[in-house]
Amino acid sequence: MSLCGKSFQSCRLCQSFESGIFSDLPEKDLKLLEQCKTANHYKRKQVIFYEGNPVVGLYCIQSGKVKLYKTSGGGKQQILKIAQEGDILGHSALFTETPHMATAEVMEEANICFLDKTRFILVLQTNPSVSLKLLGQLSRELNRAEEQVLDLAYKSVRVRLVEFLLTLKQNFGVYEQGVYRLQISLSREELAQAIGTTVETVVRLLTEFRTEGLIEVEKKSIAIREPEKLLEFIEAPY
Amino acid sequence: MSLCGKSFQSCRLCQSFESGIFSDLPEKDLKLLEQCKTANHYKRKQVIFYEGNPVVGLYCIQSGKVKLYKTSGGGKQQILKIAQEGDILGHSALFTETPHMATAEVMEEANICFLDKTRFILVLQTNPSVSLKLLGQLSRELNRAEEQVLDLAYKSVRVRLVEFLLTLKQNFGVYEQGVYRLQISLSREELAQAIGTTVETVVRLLTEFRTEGLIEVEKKSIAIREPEKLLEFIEAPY
DNA sequence: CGCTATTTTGACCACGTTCAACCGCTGTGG
DNA sequence: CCACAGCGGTTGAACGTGGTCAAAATAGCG
Repeated sequence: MSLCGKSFQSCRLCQSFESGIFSDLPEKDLKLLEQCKTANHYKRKQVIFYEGNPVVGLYCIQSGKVKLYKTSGGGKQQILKIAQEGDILGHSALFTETPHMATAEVMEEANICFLDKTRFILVLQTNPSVSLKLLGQLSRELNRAEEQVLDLAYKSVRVRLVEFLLTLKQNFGVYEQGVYRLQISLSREELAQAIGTTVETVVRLLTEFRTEGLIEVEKKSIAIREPEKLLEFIEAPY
Repeated sequence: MSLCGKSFQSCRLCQSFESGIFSDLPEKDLKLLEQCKTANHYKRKQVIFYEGNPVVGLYCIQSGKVKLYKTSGGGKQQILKIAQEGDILGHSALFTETPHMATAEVMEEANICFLDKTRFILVLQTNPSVSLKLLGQLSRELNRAEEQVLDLAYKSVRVRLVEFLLTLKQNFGVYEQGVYRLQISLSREELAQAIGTTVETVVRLLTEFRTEGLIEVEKKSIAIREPEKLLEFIEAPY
């Protein structure tokens, strides 16, 4: 269990290393990493860590999809991010003395590597380049969160849903038979939690978009017919 | 102008160093910093950098108050943070290849030190501890932004205003004559931009709080009479 | 096949925005 | 020195988006 082993590919081939924060790590440190990480398999609905849990290390997603969300006093949840292969989890609580700031729950079967906190910090201290990469990553996430603040403050629910559908197309869209099919299964509730509204409103807007011929909806599978027209939708009314 | 010089205190005494990211920098690196930074004076309404500007370095606030805000398509502004002495500015765009993600505008006369980008990154590369501090800082900011997302998504304007007033009390409140006077002057518009609402709504809520005896309002000066009662206000209705 | 969870639809209502007018203060030019 | 424009703040009235509640339809699941 403590080595990458059989069913899991080597770190070298993992997205987190190819394009991610470890990309230009020297060979010897890479070897060190490969030796001290553990790989786990998670099923749908499994929780990797809860908001409030103590922080024990860093998670790298090798495959699968994971949603990160915060829970408010009233029990409502706000989805902050949908992470997939190559993304890392838990990094934002590693450097504060605080527990995890959000819950990470698996949406699609996932293989996830775990790296011990102290070992990871050791790597950081000996490889400034990793720190810089991580600083860049956190900065981008901060920017994204601040953009979301702006959206919630000033944009209508309709516009927020359109924008969210388009980012889903960006991240999970596959072009087939004239439409961009979203290779991700989200419940209406999850859609609502992602854009900060209620289930009912999401349903109404989706049926509206569907009857306008902008999207196709079949159970949980959504496909985007006219990305340009969706865009027009949001340009007129700020 | 290129040295700390006369009117400005030494880096060693600055809040950014005492409790901030440079706190445990070795003596020699501290000296290096002191030599290559420049100190500037800014007046109210002056803009330190605009959203979209290229990033040239890091700013440390020695004194004064600075608001950080984003501007949306429709020209509306969302205040993300009110920074004061000891806070740093521009750090979140230093590690991405992107321009500044927000505008920094002076609210109260400020003395601000500037540190060249390449020199700062040099310091980072030679002092892992600074990187770790900065990672912690960015993480906390990310968490704060995500909390704000949660607030905007699920809390009423009334609750958001109460919470904002209480954080203002936290950061700028001085207890005198039985009230917590906020040592910061915000226009109604700025209050609105901070909590994501309109000027009119802010006015109405403030007069409501005032007639309830919870706060005192005299022009731009606000004082909080009953922080506990304000808290009660937001516990009942989620 | 029955039971629960999710989705959908409808009716209603409230919070908060929008628009408009007005007030008080300040700075500016005649 | 006053008139006036301009800006920030305040108030009122009307509207609309989107949330809430209830109930039916459908899907998912043991």
